[in-house]
Amino acid sequence: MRQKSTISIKFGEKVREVRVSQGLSQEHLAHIADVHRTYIGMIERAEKNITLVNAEKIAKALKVSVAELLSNV
Amino acid sequence: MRQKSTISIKFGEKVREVRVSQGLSQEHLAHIADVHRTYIGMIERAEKNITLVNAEKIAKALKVSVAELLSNV
DNA sequence: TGTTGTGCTACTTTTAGTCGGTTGTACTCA
DNA sequence: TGAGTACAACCGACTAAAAGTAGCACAACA
Repeated sequence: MRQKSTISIKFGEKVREVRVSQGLSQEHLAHIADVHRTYIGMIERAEKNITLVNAEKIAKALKVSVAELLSNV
Repeated sequence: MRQKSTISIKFGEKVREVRVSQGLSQEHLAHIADVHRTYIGMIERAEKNITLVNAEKIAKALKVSVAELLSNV
């Protein structure tokens, strides 16, 4: 990813918002979603253009839908 | 991608549904979305786990939102 | 002073995504 | 009947990028 895309930024912001609102650390969320610790940070900072499958993993761990995490895009 | 994921199947189905309803061929949609000809077919057949950025490209070409393409998941 | 949470960089492995071509089907028209 | 056209599935082979991991820095705080 050479450049941050709008959709990744929006997605990352939303993930952080929901995560924090649920009192979860990045590390804890990573554990629930079964992805690596630093990966969550990268997503929140929009450093990764993630795939649908991983977006769904995060969404499920946060108990929301992927559509919801993209709703404000 | 070793195995088709539910989210990819749902997304692919929705893309095909919207594309056909607009009377577009895969090739035409590919051109509008600026992706490769064979790629649209792969997405519709859920053979690829696409990224957010490309999901957005397709959505824009179909004049719908990404959330909409995932709404029934 | 040790623990927790996060940022950041660097790296390897895996997969997304591109490309050019072929094949099969269905439809149309001479 | 058969040539011509349009669409989509499928095929390797390739390049670019994401997935996934590890290590260190730093700040806040008990």
